[in-house]
Amino acid sequence: MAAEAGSRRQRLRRATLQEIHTAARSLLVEQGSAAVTINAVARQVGMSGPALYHYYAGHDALVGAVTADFFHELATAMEHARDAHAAAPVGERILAVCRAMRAWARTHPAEFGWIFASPIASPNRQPDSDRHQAGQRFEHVLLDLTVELWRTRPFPVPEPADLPESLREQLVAYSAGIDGRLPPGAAHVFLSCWTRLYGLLCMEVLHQLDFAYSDLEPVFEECLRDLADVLDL
Amino acid sequence: MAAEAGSRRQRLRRATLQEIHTAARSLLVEQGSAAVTINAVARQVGMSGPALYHYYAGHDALVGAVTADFFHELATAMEHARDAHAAAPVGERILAVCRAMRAWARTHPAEFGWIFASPIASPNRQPDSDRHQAGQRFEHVLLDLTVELWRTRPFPVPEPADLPESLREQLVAYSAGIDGRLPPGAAHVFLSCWTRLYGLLCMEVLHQLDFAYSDLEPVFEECLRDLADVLDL
DNA sequence: AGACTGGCTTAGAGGCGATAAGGAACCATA
DNA sequence: TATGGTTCCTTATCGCCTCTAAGCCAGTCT
Repeated sequence: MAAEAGSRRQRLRRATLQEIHTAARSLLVEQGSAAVTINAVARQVGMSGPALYHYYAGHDALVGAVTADFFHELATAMEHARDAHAAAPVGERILAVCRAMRAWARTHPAEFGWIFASPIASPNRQPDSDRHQAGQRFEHVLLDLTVELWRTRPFPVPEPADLPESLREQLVAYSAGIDGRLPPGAAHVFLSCWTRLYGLLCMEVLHQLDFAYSDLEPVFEECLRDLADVLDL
Repeated sequence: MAAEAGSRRQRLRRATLQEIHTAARSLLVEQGSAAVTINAVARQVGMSGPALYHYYAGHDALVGAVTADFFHELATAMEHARDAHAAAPVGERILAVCRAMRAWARTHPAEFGWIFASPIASPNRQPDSDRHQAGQRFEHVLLDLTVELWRTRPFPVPEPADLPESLREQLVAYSAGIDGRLPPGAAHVFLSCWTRLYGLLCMEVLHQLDFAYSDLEPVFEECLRDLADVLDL
């Protein structure tokens, strides 16, 4: 809560940054991602044009900062769902977090779509950016729960020998990247679940399933049942 | 092959349209989707600016036409894979078509990403557009094969009574939309498979899995094994 | 008091989508 | 063959965009 630290100038600057983010978000929600321009945001904040360059290096930087905000908010929503069921078994917490993820996506469709539809265009994303760190925080909510599940109630995993070699190598690398908290086989199960879950949400938000479904809630619940099956919940 | 029909003017117009599409595509591939602007395309074609408005009503129309091209090319690639295995059992044809889909996506990443990353932003897409029809053609390749599989070698489907009511209603509507060629239960299996397959490809192309995988080929093959399992191939 | 810094302004270059107005080639028909 | 309509293309222009440059002004530091 020591949010008001720093000199007067720093406090003012933080307030302005906050205002910029709010303006950008309202433009996104009300008029779509194309409306989030430097000029429009500045206009909404009350300063004119180039002043925004004192806060962000350019349009891309602003977009990245706002995206990081969204990732943090989504991660927070998921963490809240997790902590609201702190006493429940890990499996229930995982399901609650998944539902919270979709709930946030449904209540904030513009923001959720923005997260990967808007900035995906850019090819090489530097790994030290705010956006990247925020994305990692988001990803780690479910990863951490899966680690806990793995430690307390291990789920069935494929024999590493049954996996094709190229896949095994990638899984070993990923396992090392998360400090070995999941062995390659368990990492494979986790990534499969993640891919199905996130992929389904991705397609829902990008309206790739509108040709068949008008409400994906039961589809999502069925997906969760599949995951519960795989994770032996 | 009667591609040269029509008056001289019509032929010239078709040639120019072709040239416009090629220019737009090369801009997309070489410089990214943001580079596909009316002015840049016109410049590349050799005419200047507003001349393009004699061919397309605006930027959106051009984007839509190019997208339709991509859908047609992808659908053609899948149909070729299907017809190359015309003698094989349906199951093998389905797998061949899925692999052809990913192969096209891998050899044309910019185009495949463009298909749903670029034009998804637009909210209401009129259902009679070229783009929409081309997308339908693409979707129908696998749908038709699934229908054939269902007729010749029906796969296990859930009891309709086991499905939640809201899902059942949507499936009934979708089944009617495809002229009942698949009953709701079979449609559900088909849509599940489609969602997993297309969702995986979507995430691969949008680089949502780069944090874990560098080469998704074995992951895709495992997904295909799952589908073969579900479809009882 | 003076110098520095940060926050802001306007001016402007260059590119974008889109419209308007007009010239030139083509084509059909009286 | 002359005339008029259609088609293709041009330049000019508007308003918006990103981003840079130059400069003003008020707090802040020494």
